[in-house]
Amino acid sequence: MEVHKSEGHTLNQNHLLAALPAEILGQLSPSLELIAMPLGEVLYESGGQLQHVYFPTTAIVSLHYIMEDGASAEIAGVGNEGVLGISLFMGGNTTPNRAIVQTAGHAYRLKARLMIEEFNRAGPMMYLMLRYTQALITQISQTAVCNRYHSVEQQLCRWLLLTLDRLTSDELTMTQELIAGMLGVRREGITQAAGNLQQAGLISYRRGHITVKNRCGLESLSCECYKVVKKEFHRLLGDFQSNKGV
Amino acid sequence: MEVHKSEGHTLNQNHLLAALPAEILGQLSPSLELIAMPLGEVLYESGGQLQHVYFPTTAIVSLHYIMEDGASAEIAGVGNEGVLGISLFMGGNTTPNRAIVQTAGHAYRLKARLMIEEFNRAGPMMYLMLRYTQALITQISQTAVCNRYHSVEQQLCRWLLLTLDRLTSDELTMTQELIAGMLGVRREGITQAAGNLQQAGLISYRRGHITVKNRCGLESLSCECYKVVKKEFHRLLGDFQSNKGV
DNA sequence: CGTGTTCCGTTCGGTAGCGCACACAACAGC
DNA sequence: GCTGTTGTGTGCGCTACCGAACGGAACACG
Repeated sequence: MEVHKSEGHTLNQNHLLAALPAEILGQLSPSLELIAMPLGEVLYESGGQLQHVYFPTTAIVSLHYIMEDGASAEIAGVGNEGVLGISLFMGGNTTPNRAIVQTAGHAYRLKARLMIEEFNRAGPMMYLMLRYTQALITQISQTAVCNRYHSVEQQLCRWLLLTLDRLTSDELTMTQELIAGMLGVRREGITQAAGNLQQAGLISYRRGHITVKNRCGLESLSCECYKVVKKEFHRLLGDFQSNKGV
Repeated sequence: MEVHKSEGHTLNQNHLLAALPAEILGQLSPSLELIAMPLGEVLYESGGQLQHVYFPTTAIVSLHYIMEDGASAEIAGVGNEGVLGISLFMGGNTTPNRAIVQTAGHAYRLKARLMIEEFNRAGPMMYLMLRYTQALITQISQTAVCNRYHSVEQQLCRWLLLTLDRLTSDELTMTQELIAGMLGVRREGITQAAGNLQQAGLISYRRGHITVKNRCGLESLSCECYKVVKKEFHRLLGDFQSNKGV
């Protein structure tokens, strides 16, 4: 994992860091290392001890639950709106999840010890982390009901929208196989659903690159889950969250 | 909602209260009201403001997500191992969930203001609540993957076991219709699955009363989700949690 | 320019769960 | 006892999704 200091990256590309009072951010900034995150890198293994928390800027990380038989499914995604490693301050120091980089990019990381110290001051950092954690709970809950009730196509729309909100461009680098892995469905199911969306003119794709052409169209085909999550993030974390959708 | 003071109920029937230092519990105890919770009572409506937190003793409460079209599914259950109203101290003061009494019984409740005050001391209460919240996150995550991958029969086993762990008896008062509502499946699916379990001699039931006859049998037919949740609760909340299963 | 790999499209049979409809059984109330 | 209500058993067609297999297209690389 390559470590280097800023080159066009700024701390407040991450919305949580941006929401911290300047004073606290100033104190922490010398300890915030900018690191590159290549696609597929595993940040945390299920049950592993956490050494750092990560504040993504351009990277997107996926939280997966891995089953005994090896099957897996995404339970939530974390991008520039969030932070990875909440179990550190929640007290468990580990979760039964795997965190894996879904879109290559960068993140700032902070040593576990420093995070805990700041959290334990019971000041703005703590309140911010707790609010984020609640938003994450909403996202996970939504995943649960979405898995039960919604079609692959609806879920694909939801997933595309959530991912899009964390990017600056309209194109995402992602094979159907990978998306299938995220949603916990067959690759063929994604081929089918993505084919429909393409035919409807909402997206276009070629070998691992998906371009969203009609965002609103996706929103209308998506299940309600997308906008519920979006709304709740906005409610809890306020105006510094992306307002692209909804 | 009937309010009365103890009659055979004790504070430490709730495992979280029991885990608090005697000093803190002593301070709070005058403010902890014992209340009866009838089946079907709605403690929190989705989006509603929280007036109290609830520490169940014999009652079991189900957290449901309600969809726009009225469909719903349980995302987690809360019994004597937990507390209701975490969004109060997480900062949101509300969640997009409904809390509904699934098994009639009692709970101690505490005024929201008092809970927040104690939480903000950043002492044992806070750390306990945060650890519980992490365990709850695990439970919700598990619901998400369980919804994706496991059969109705497996889910029924999981659900029965989790409910059983919160009761003192082997019998639960619960119609197939209600269980179906919890799991977000058809009533006929439960009839089918329960029929299988009965035929296998693991349970027996008659019109709204299910008796578990072979707990281990259920565990072996259940998906891994049950024991993962159980294990994580035990890891995070220690020995004062029930050790019935696993 | 050819070759290999990665990614995508399509087919086919199998099945779990859905929606609906209806019949029957148990229990509660009068 | 009769009656209405509430819970449970069953059947039937339907659809979405799964599992596996295979063919072909796009791109990367030497």
